[in-house]
Amino acid sequence: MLDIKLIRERADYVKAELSRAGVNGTEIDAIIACDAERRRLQFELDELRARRTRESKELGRLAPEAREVRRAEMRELGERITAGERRMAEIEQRLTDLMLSVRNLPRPYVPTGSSEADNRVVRQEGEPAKLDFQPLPHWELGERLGIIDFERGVKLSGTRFYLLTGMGAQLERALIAFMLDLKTREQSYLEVAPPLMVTTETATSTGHLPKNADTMYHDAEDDFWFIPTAEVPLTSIYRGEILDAERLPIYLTAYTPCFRRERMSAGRDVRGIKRGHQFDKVEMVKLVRPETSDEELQLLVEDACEVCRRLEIPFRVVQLCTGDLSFASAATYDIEMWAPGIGEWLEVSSCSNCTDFQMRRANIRYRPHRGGKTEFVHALNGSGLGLPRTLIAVLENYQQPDGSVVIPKVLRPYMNGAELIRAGARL
RNA sequence: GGAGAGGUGGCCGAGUGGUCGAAGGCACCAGAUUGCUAAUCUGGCGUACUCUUACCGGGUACCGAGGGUUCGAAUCCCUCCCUCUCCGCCA
Repeated sequence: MLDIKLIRERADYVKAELSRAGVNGTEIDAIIACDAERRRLQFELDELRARRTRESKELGRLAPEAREVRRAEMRELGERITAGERRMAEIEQRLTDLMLSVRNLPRPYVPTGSSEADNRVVRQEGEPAKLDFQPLPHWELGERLGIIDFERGVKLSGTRFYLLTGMGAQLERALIAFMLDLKTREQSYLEVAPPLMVTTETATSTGHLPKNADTMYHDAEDDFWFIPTAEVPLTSIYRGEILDAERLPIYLTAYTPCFRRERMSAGRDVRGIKRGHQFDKVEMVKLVRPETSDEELQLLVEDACEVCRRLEIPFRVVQLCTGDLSFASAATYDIEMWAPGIGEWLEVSSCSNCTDFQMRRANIRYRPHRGGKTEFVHALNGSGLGLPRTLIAVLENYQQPDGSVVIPKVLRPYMNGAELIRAGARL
């Protein structure tokens, strides 16, 4: 949610920044009108209520027979207040709906653009290896090695599901353990194992609801939402709380499965494990002081890059343009690993500074100065990393001419010292 | 799932339908006092919106959530949520 005061006082600026992200400002005009109406009514109601309180107290002191006369007019006053409150509730609902529908403003340094095509590669580390054989895509490697089973995944759950088995499942588990150890032991994140199903309120805090309801799985019976990313529960942990300034910055990490409809990408990436309805991810979330959030974003990107670096896989960092930013994000850097089998740079992480956008929805604040006013903190999130795609990159970069796959050195301690995956026991 | 008890400020805890934003205590902050520590005394000590706005000050809302009764609700009624105890069931 944006700051209503900012919209009220600097509407032109807000509209200009929204238009950089490809959003027109009609909602802003509606918000301004609604807000003015709300304030007018609020003032009116406050006065009526003040009068009621005052006169009710007097009424209580009157002699019983004198009360009856006043009671009639007081009843009428009460009815006016009730009517005003009903109207107020409507207006507030309308205003809230409007406010929830407006995306975050991009940070000033984010390049203006309309689509993915305007994103900028800001740096690259490592060069794609020159192979003297034709690299296979991971789905072929996976099936030959007997570590990915697509057919049975479809049998069990339909399209976009698969099973990892044997060394494939172990490799993923090793990646998870390796990432979490790096996050918690070296990068000072606190590990959390959060709920995977959350309430409507929680999913609204992060901006996933109401706008992206159709991208999430929902249990109608009990009104649970299956998390599309651990960002949802992690960012909402402190909802409604005022944090001690000394506790900031807060760094959290979590390994969780994630669930996504992927209706928007129907037909895209249907082969392999790049885009499933369910996938595992290690996520990082930071809650920080506002003035540090841009710097914290750089550090967050660096924390994600370190995973790629230790896996010794070439990667690059891409700065998203305004038009490619997600709803809640004010600035985003994607990290892409090279995948020679499918011949593309694979998005394995997306690191965003969501500024105070989610914190205002979640009402998470801190007190910058002792005895001073509260302020919203800033929230950031980033993958560290998404597992299926990291798995793709490992399989495709470490494949050998004979179809076997060398296990990256950092993962070997997590796999009983094994160095190579070759065809073995299968389902 | 059944039965019962309960949800009040950072915490504990009082609260006959009106003078309750809410006693009291703890914690915390400031000042006073005091060889140090501690103790004692005095004052302060929720959030948000709003009026005046430099300051002081004022108004309104919030006592789990939402409805209702009433001139007036933390207090009465209804629905829901949550916590605790007992029983049942279960990974």
